[in-house]
Amino acid sequence: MTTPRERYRAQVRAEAMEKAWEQIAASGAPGLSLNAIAKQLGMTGPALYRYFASRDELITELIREGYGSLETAVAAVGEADVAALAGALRAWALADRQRYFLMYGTPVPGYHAPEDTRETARRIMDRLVAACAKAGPDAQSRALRAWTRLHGLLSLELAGHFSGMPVDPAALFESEVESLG
Amino acid sequence: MTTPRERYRAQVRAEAMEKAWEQIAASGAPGLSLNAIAKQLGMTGPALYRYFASRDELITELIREGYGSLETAVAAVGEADVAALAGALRAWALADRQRYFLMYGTPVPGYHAPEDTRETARRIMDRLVAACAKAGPDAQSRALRAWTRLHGLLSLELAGHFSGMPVDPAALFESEVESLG
DNA sequence: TAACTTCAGTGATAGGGTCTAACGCATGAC
DNA sequence: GTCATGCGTTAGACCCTATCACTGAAGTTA
Repeated sequence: MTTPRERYRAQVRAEAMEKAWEQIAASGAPGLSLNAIAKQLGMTGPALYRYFASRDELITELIREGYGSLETAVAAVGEADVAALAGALRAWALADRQRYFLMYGTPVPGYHAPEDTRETARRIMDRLVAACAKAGPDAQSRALRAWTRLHGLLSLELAGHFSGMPVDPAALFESEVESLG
Repeated sequence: MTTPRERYRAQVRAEAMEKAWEQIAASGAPGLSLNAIAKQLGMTGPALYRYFASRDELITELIREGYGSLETAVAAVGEADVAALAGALRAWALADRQRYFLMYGTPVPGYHAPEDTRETARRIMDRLVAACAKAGPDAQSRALRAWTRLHGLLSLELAGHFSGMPVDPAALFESEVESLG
Protein backbone atom coordinates (compact mmCIF):
# COMPACT_ATOMS: atom_id res chain seq x y z
CA MET A 1 0.00 0.00 0.00
CA THR A 2 1.59 3.24 -1.09
CA THR A 3 0.38 6.62 0.09
CA PRO A 4 0.19 9.58 -2.30
CA ARG A 5 3.12 11.14 -0.47
CA GLU A 6 5.23 8.06 -1.00
CA ARG A 7 4.34 7.97 -4.67
CA TYR A 8 5.25 11.64 -5.03
CA ARG A 9 8.55 11.08 -3.27
CA ALA A 10 9.37 8.11 -5.45
CA GLN A 11 8.62 10.07 -8.58
CA VAL A 12 10.76 13.05 -7.64
CA ARG A 13 13.57 10.70 -6.71
CA ALA A 14 13.26 8.93 -10.05
CA GLU A 15 13.23 12.19 -11.98
CA ALA A 16 16.26 13.43 -10.07
CA MET A 17 18.16 10.26 -10.88
CA GLU A 18 17.20 10.54 -14.52
CA LYS A 19 18.64 14.05 -14.68
CA ALA A 20 21.67 12.80 -12.78
CA TRP A 21 22.34 10.15 -15.44
CA GLU A 22 22.10 12.81 -18.12
CA GLN A 23 24.58 15.01 -16.30
CA ILE A 24 26.98 12.14 -15.76
CA ALA A 25 26.76 11.16 -19.41
CA ALA A 26 27.50 14.76 -20.38
CA SER A 27 30.30 15.63 -17.98
CA GLY A 28 31.21 12.60 -15.90
CA ALA A 29 30.56 11.80 -12.29
CA PRO A 30 32.69 14.63 -10.88
CA GLY A 31 30.58 17.12 -12.83
CA LEU A 32 27.35 15.99 -11.24
CA SER A 33 25.73 18.84 -9.33
CA LEU A 34 22.76 18.56 -6.96
CA ASN A 35 22.15 22.23 -7.51
CA ALA A 36 21.86 21.84 -11.27
CA ILE A 37 19.57 18.84 -10.93
CA ALA A 38 17.29 20.72 -8.58
CA LYS A 39 17.05 23.60 -11.00
CA GLN A 40 16.15 21.21 -13.81
CA LEU A 41 13.37 19.85 -11.64
CA GLY A 42 12.12 23.37 -11.00
CA MET A 43 13.23 23.66 -7.40
CA THR A 44 16.08 25.20 -5.48
CA GLY A 45 19.18 23.29 -4.47
CA PRO A 46 18.53 22.54 -0.81
CA ALA A 47 15.13 21.00 -1.62
CA LEU A 48 16.86 17.94 -3.06
CA TYR A 49 18.25 17.14 0.35
CA ARG A 50 14.75 16.00 1.29
CA TYR A 51 15.31 13.19 -1.20
CA PHE A 52 19.00 12.40 -0.93
CA ALA A 53 21.02 12.78 2.23
CA SER A 54 24.05 13.93 0.24
CA ARG A 55 25.64 14.00 -3.18
CA ASP A 56 27.43 10.80 -2.29
CA GLU A 57 24.17 9.08 -1.47
CA LEU A 58 22.74 10.04 -4.85
CA ILE A 59 25.78 8.61 -6.59
CA THR A 60 25.53 5.45 -4.52
CA GLU A 61 21.93 5.13 -5.62
CA LEU A 62 23.01 5.53 -9.24
CA ILE A 63 25.58 2.79 -8.79
CA ARG A 64 22.91 0.57 -7.30
CA GLU A 65 20.69 1.26 -10.30
CA GLY A 66 23.61 0.55 -12.60
CA TYR A 67 24.22 -2.88 -11.13
CA GLY A 68 20.50 -3.56 -11.27
CA SER A 69 20.32 -2.71 -14.96
CA LEU A 70 23.36 -4.86 -15.73
CA GLU A 71 21.79 -7.77 -13.89
CA THR A 72 18.55 -7.52 -15.86
CA ALA A 73 20.52 -7.16 -19.12
CA VAL A 74 22.45 -10.29 -18.29
CA ALA A 75 19.36 -12.14 -17.15
CA ALA A 76 17.62 -11.26 -20.41
CA VAL A 77 19.91 -13.53 -22.43
CA GLY A 78 18.73 -16.52 -20.42
CA GLU A 79 20.72 -19.72 -20.03
CA ALA A 80 23.17 -18.71 -22.67
CA ASP A 81 26.76 -19.47 -23.53
CA VAL A 82 29.68 -17.18 -22.83
CA ALA A 83 29.57 -15.54 -26.24
CA ALA A 84 25.97 -14.44 -25.86
CA LEU A 85 26.65 -13.16 -22.37
CA ALA A 86 29.69 -11.24 -23.58
CA GLY A 87 27.67 -9.71 -26.38
CA ALA A 88 25.00 -8.57 -23.95
CA LEU A 89 27.66 -7.07 -21.70
CA ARG A 90 29.21 -5.11 -24.53
CA ALA A 91 25.85 -3.83 -25.76
CA TRP A 92 24.94 -2.78 -22.24
CA ALA A 93 28.29 -1.04 -21.76
CA LEU A 94 28.11 0.82 -25.06
CA ALA A 95 24.62 2.06 -24.23
CA ASP A 96 26.06 4.34 -21.53
CA ARG A 97 29.81 4.65 -21.14
CA GLN A 98 29.76 6.70 -18.01
CA ARG A 99 27.43 4.20 -16.34
CA TYR A 100 30.02 1.52 -16.98
CA PHE A 101 32.78 3.68 -15.57
CA LEU A 102 30.72 4.61 -12.56
CA MET A 103 30.74 0.93 -11.66
CA TYR A 104 34.06 -0.31 -13.02
CA GLY A 105 36.12 2.83 -13.52
CA THR A 106 38.43 4.84 -11.32
CA PRO A 107 37.70 4.10 -7.67
CA VAL A 108 37.35 6.92 -5.18
CA PRO A 109 39.78 6.40 -2.28
CA GLY A 110 37.84 5.71 0.87
CA TYR A 111 34.57 4.98 -0.88
CA HIS A 112 33.14 1.51 -0.54
CA ALA A 113 30.16 0.30 -2.51
CA PRO A 114 27.25 -0.85 -0.34
CA GLU A 115 26.90 -4.53 0.41
CA ASP A 116 23.85 -5.12 -1.79
CA THR A 117 25.65 -4.01 -4.94
CA ARG A 118 28.40 -6.49 -4.14
CA GLU A 119 25.73 -9.14 -3.88
CA THR A 120 24.29 -8.13 -7.22
CA ALA A 121 27.77 -8.26 -8.69
CA ARG A 122 28.16 -11.77 -7.32
CA ARG A 123 24.88 -12.87 -8.89
CA ILE A 124 26.05 -11.49 -12.23
CA MET A 125 29.31 -13.37 -11.82
CA ASP A 126 27.34 -16.53 -11.05
CA ARG A 127 25.62 -16.23 -14.42
CA LEU A 128 29.00 -16.03 -16.08
CA VAL A 129 30.24 -19.03 -14.14
CA ALA A 130 27.13 -20.98 -15.15
CA ALA A 131 27.73 -20.14 -18.80
CA CYS A 132 31.34 -21.26 -18.51
CA ALA A 133 30.30 -24.48 -16.82
CA LYS A 134 28.52 -25.57 -19.99
CA ALA A 135 31.76 -25.37 -21.94
CA GLY A 136 33.95 -27.48 -19.72
CA PRO A 137 35.52 -27.88 -16.28
CA ASP A 138 37.13 -25.21 -14.13
CA ALA A 139 34.21 -22.87 -14.71
CA GLN A 140 35.13 -20.57 -11.83
CA SER A 141 38.57 -19.66 -13.07
CA ARG A 142 37.48 -19.52 -16.71
CA ALA A 143 34.73 -17.10 -15.76
CA LEU A 144 37.21 -14.94 -13.91
CA ARG A 145 39.46 -14.90 -16.93
CA ALA A 146 36.53 -14.02 -19.16
CA TRP A 147 35.61 -11.14 -16.90
CA THR A 148 39.08 -9.62 -16.80
CA ARG A 149 39.62 -9.97 -20.54
CA LEU A 150 36.28 -8.52 -21.50
CA HIS A 151 36.65 -5.70 -19.02
CA GLY A 152 40.10 -4.85 -20.32
CA LEU A 153 38.80 -4.64 -23.85
CA LEU A 154 35.67 -2.73 -22.97
CA SER A 155 37.21 -0.19 -20.65
CA LEU A 156 39.93 0.69 -23.17
CA GLU A 157 37.37 0.95 -25.96
CA LEU A 158 34.97 3.06 -23.91
CA ALA A 159 37.76 5.33 -22.75
CA GLY A 160 38.74 5.94 -26.36
CA HIS A 161 42.22 4.46 -26.10
CA PHE A 162 41.81 2.73 -29.45
CA SER A 163 40.98 5.90 -31.32
CA GLY A 164 43.82 6.82 -33.62
CA MET A 165 44.94 3.20 -33.71
CA PRO A 166 44.09 0.88 -36.58
CA VAL A 167 41.84 -1.21 -34.35
CA ASP A 168 38.31 -2.47 -34.88
CA PRO A 169 36.96 -2.81 -31.33
CA ALA A 170 34.03 -5.01 -32.32
CA ALA A 171 36.24 -7.45 -34.21
CA LEU A 172 38.79 -7.45 -31.42
CA PHE A 173 36.02 -8.19 -28.95
CA GLU A 174 34.73 -11.04 -31.09
CA SER A 175 38.14 -12.61 -31.44
CA GLU A 176 38.72 -12.34 -27.70
CA VAL A 177 35.34 -13.95 -27.03
CA GLU A 178 36.41 -16.85 -29.24
CA SER A 179 39.55 -17.25 -27.18
CA LEU A 180 37.30 -18.00 -24.21
CA GLY A 181 35.33 -20.81 -25.87
CA MET B 1 71.34 28.52 -19.96
CA THR B 2 68.83 28.80 -17.16
CA THR B 3 68.29 31.99 -15.24
CA PRO B 4 67.67 31.95 -11.46
CA ARG B 5 64.07 32.90 -12.12
CA GLU B 6 63.60 29.95 -14.43
CA ARG B 7 65.14 27.59 -11.92
CA TYR B 8 62.90 28.94 -9.17
CA ARG B 9 59.84 28.59 -11.37
CA ALA B 10 60.75 25.03 -12.23
CA GLN B 11 61.21 24.17 -8.58
CA VAL B 12 57.89 25.63 -7.46
CA ARG B 13 56.17 23.81 -10.31
CA ALA B 14 57.83 20.56 -9.29
CA GLU B 15 56.86 21.01 -5.66
CA ALA B 16 53.28 21.81 -6.61
CA MET B 17 53.08 18.67 -8.72
CA GLU B 18 54.52 16.61 -5.89
CA LYS B 19 51.80 17.86 -3.56
CA ALA B 20 49.27 17.25 -6.29
CA TRP B 21 50.28 13.59 -6.56
CA GLU B 22 49.90 13.24 -2.80
CA GLN B 23 46.44 14.73 -2.92
CA ILE B 24 45.39 12.52 -5.81
CA ALA B 25 46.72 9.44 -4.04
CA ALA B 26 44.73 10.43 -0.96
CA SER B 27 41.42 11.47 -2.47
CA GLY B 28 41.49 10.90 -6.20
CA ALA B 29 41.72 13.34 -9.07
CA PRO B 30 38.37 15.04 -8.41
CA GLY B 31 39.56 15.90 -4.91
CA LEU B 32 42.61 17.77 -6.15
CA SER B 33 42.52 21.41 -5.07
CA LEU B 34 44.81 24.18 -6.28
CA ASN B 35 43.94 26.11 -3.16
CA ALA B 36 45.05 23.31 -0.85
CA ILE B 37 48.27 22.83 -2.80
CA ALA B 38 49.05 26.53 -2.60
CA LYS B 39 48.54 26.51 1.15
CA GLN B 40 50.86 23.53 1.48
CA LEU B 41 53.50 25.51 -0.40
CA GLY B 42 52.97 28.46 1.92
CA MET B 43 51.21 30.73 -0.54
CA THR B 44 47.68 31.80 -1.26
CA GLY B 45 45.51 30.18 -3.90
CA PRO B 46 45.75 32.68 -6.74
CA ALA B 47 49.56 32.59 -6.63
CA LEU B 48 49.55 29.12 -8.17
CA TYR B 49 47.98 30.55 -11.31
CA ARG B 50 51.40 32.01 -12.07
CA TYR B 51 52.57 28.44 -12.54
CA PHE B 52 49.56 26.67 -14.01
CA ALA B 53 46.99 28.29 -16.24
CA SER B 54 44.20 26.26 -14.67
CA ARG B 55 43.42 23.19 -12.62
CA ASP B 56 43.01 21.27 -15.87
CA GLU B 57 46.47 22.26 -17.02
CA LEU B 58 47.97 20.98 -13.79
CA ILE B 59 46.19 17.66 -14.24
CA THR B 60 47.35 17.50 -17.85
CA GLU B 61 50.89 18.02 -16.64
CA LEU B 62 50.44 15.20 -14.14
CA ILE B 63 49.22 12.92 -16.91
CA ARG B 64 52.25 13.87 -18.99
CA GLU B 65 54.49 13.03 -16.06
CA GLY B 66 52.64 9.75 -15.61
CA TYR B 67 53.24 8.66 -19.19
CA GLY B 68 56.85 9.72 -18.84
CA SER B 69 57.38 7.61 -15.77
CA LEU B 70 55.72 4.60 -17.39
CA GLU B 71 57.96 4.97 -20.40
CA THR B 72 61.11 5.03 -18.28
CA ALA B 73 59.84 2.07 -16.24
CA VAL B 74 59.28 0.13 -19.43
CA ALA B 75 62.58 1.22 -20.94
CA ALA B 76 64.37 0.07 -17.79
CA VAL B 77 63.68 -3.59 -18.53
CA GLY B 78 65.57 -3.30 -21.81
CA GLU B 79 65.08 -5.63 -24.75
CA ALA B 80 62.98 -8.00 -22.74
CA ASP B 81 60.29 -10.56 -23.39
CA VAL B 82 56.60 -9.98 -22.78
CA ALA B 83 56.67 -11.50 -19.31
CA ALA B 84 59.32 -9.09 -18.07
CA LEU B 85 57.53 -6.17 -19.61
CA ALA B 86 54.26 -7.22 -18.00
CA GLY B 87 55.95 -7.56 -14.63
CA ALA B 88 57.38 -4.06 -14.92
CA LEU B 89 53.96 -2.73 -15.86
CA ARG B 90 52.32 -4.31 -12.85
CA ALA B 91 55.00 -3.09 -10.47
CA TRP B 92 54.70 0.41 -11.87
CA ALA B 93 50.91 0.32 -11.57
CA LEU B 94 50.92 -0.96 -8.00
CA ALA B 95 53.34 1.78 -7.00
CA ASP B 96 50.60 4.40 -7.42
CA ARG B 97 47.06 3.29 -8.20
CA GLN B 98 45.66 6.71 -8.79
CA ARG B 99 48.45 7.48 -11.22
CA TYR B 100 47.39 4.46 -13.24
CA PHE B 101 43.75 5.51 -13.17
CA LEU B 102 44.63 9.06 -14.10
CA MET B 103 45.97 7.67 -17.34
CA TYR B 104 43.81 4.61 -17.99
CA GLY B 105 40.76 5.14 -15.79
CA THR B 106 37.45 6.86 -16.26
CA PRO B 107 37.70 9.38 -19.10
CA VAL B 108 36.35 12.87 -18.65
CA PRO B 109 33.85 13.67 -21.42
CA GLY B 110 35.26 16.39 -23.63
CA TYR B 111 38.81 16.08 -22.34
CA HIS B 112 41.46 15.02 -24.82
CA ALA B 113 44.99 14.18 -23.80
CA PRO B 114 47.65 16.32 -25.50
CA GLU B 115 49.34 14.95 -28.58
CA ASP B 116 52.70 14.31 -26.96
CA THR B 117 51.25 11.91 -24.41
CA ARG B 118 49.69 9.95 -27.24
CA GLU B 119 53.11 9.77 -28.81
CA THR B 120 54.63 8.54 -25.59
CA ALA B 121 51.85 5.96 -25.37
CA ARG B 122 52.71 4.84 -28.89
CA ARG B 123 56.38 4.47 -28.01
CA ILE B 124 55.41 2.33 -25.03
CA MET B 125 53.23 0.23 -27.28
CA ASP B 126 56.14 -0.15 -29.69
CA ARG B 127 58.19 -1.68 -26.89
CA LEU B 128 55.43 -4.18 -26.32
CA VAL B 129 55.19 -4.96 -30.01
CA ALA B 130 58.95 -5.47 -30.15
CA ALA B 131 58.77 -7.89 -27.24
CA CYS B 132 55.97 -9.79 -28.93
CA ALA B 133 57.91 -9.95 -32.18
CA LYS B 134 60.56 -12.10 -30.50
CA ALA B 135 57.96 -14.75 -29.70
CA GLY B 136 56.48 -15.22 -33.13
CA PRO B 137 54.57 -13.63 -36.00
CA ASP B 138 51.64 -11.25 -35.80
CA ALA B 139 53.36 -9.15 -33.18
CA GLN B 140 51.04 -6.19 -33.61
CA SER B 141 47.84 -8.01 -32.79
CA ARG B 142 49.45 -10.10 -30.07
CA ALA B 143 50.70 -6.92 -28.41
CA LEU B 144 47.25 -5.43 -28.56
CA ARG B 145 45.82 -8.54 -26.96
CA ALA B 146 48.49 -8.43 -24.27
CA TRP B 147 47.67 -4.84 -23.51
CA THR B 148 43.93 -5.35 -23.16
CA ARG B 149 44.32 -8.48 -21.05
CA LEU B 150 46.87 -6.97 -18.70
CA HIS B 151 44.88 -3.77 -18.39
CA GLY B 152 41.71 -5.69 -17.57
CA LEU B 153 43.47 -7.57 -14.84
CA LEU B 154 45.30 -4.59 -13.43
CA SER B 155 42.41 -2.14 -13.43
CA LEU B 156 40.12 -4.60 -11.66
CA GLU B 157 42.82 -5.40 -9.12
CA LEU B 158 43.69 -1.76 -8.49
CA ALA B 159 40.03 -0.83 -8.16
CA GLY B 160 39.60 -3.49 -5.51
CA HIS B 161 37.09 -5.57 -7.44
CA PHE B 162 38.83 -8.78 -6.37
CA SER B 163 38.60 -8.02 -2.68
CA GLY B 164 36.15 -10.35 -1.02
CA MET B 165 36.67 -12.89 -3.79
CA PRO B 166 38.96 -15.89 -3.40
CA VAL B 167 41.38 -14.51 -5.97
CA ASP B 168 45.15 -14.11 -5.84
CA PRO B 169 45.80 -11.18 -8.19
CA ALA B 170 49.51 -11.90 -8.54
CA ALA B 171 48.92 -15.54 -9.47
CA LEU B 172 46.13 -14.59 -11.83
CA PHE B 173 48.41 -12.07 -13.46
CA GLU B 174 51.16 -14.64 -13.84
CA SER B 175 48.85 -17.18 -15.41
CA GLU B 176 47.50 -14.59 -17.81
CA VAL B 177 51.03 -13.58 -18.76
CA GLU B 178 51.72 -17.22 -19.60
CA SER B 179 48.70 -17.27 -21.87
CA LEU B 180 50.44 -14.62 -23.93
CA GLY B 181 53.68 -16.52 -24.47
C1' DT C 1 74.53 53.64 -8.93
C1' DA C 2 70.02 54.99 -10.40
C1' DA C 3 66.07 54.26 -13.16
C1' DC C 4 63.28 50.98 -15.17
C1' DT C 5 61.00 46.58 -16.27
C1' DT C 6 59.48 42.15 -15.10
C1' DC C 7 57.19 39.17 -12.24
C1' DA C 8 55.92 36.60 -7.74
C1' DG C 9 52.56 36.91 -4.37
C1' DT C 10 48.70 39.53 -2.09
C1' DG C 11 43.74 40.68 -0.97
C1' DA C 12 39.24 41.53 -3.02
C1' DT C 13 35.79 39.80 -5.70
C1' DA C 14 32.65 37.11 -8.82
C1' DG C 15 30.34 32.96 -9.27
C1' DG C 16 29.95 28.18 -8.60
C1' DG C 17 29.51 24.03 -5.41
C1' DT C 18 27.71 21.20 -0.85
C1' DC C 19 25.16 21.30 2.99
C1' DT C 20 22.66 23.17 7.48
C1' DA C 21 19.12 25.77 9.74
C1' DA C 22 14.95 28.34 10.41
C1' DC C 23 10.75 29.45 8.47
C1' DG C 24 6.12 29.49 5.59
C1' DC C 25 2.75 26.83 3.84
C1' DA C 26 0.24 23.06 1.59
C1' DT C 27 -1.12 18.43 1.90
C1' DG C 28 -2.96 14.33 3.86
C1' DA C 29 -4.66 12.34 8.48
C1' DC C 30 -7.94 12.22 12.15
C1' DG D 1 -12.28 21.37 10.83
C1' DT D 2 -8.20 20.90 13.25
C1' DC D 3 -3.61 19.48 13.27
C1' DA D 4 0.74 17.22 12.38
C1' DT D 5 3.77 15.99 8.66
C1' DG D 6 6.88 17.27 5.56
C1' DC D 7 8.00 19.91 1.07
C1' DG D 8 10.22 23.92 -0.61
C1' DT D 9 11.89 28.38 0.42
C1' DT D 10 15.62 31.89 1.77
C1' DA D 11 19.86 32.86 4.37
C1' DG D 12 24.23 31.66 5.37
C1' DA D 13 28.76 29.03 6.45
C1' DC D 14 32.42 27.21 4.11
C1' DC D 15 34.53 25.07 0.27
C1' DC D 16 36.20 25.62 -4.68
C1' DT D 17 38.14 27.93 -9.43
C1' DA D 18 39.49 31.93 -11.52
C1' DT D 19 40.30 37.10 -12.50
C1' DC D 20 41.95 41.60 -11.29
C1' DA D 21 44.49 45.41 -9.45
C1' DC D 22 48.06 46.19 -6.62
C1' DT D 23 52.65 45.83 -3.76
C1' DG D 24 57.15 44.95 -3.47
C1' DA D 25 61.23 42.48 -4.70
C1' DA D 26 64.23 40.86 -8.12
C1' DG D 27 66.73 41.31 -12.37
C1' DT D 28 68.08 44.60 -16.36
C1' DT D 29 69.83 48.53 -18.43
C1' DA D 30 71.69 53.19 -18.86
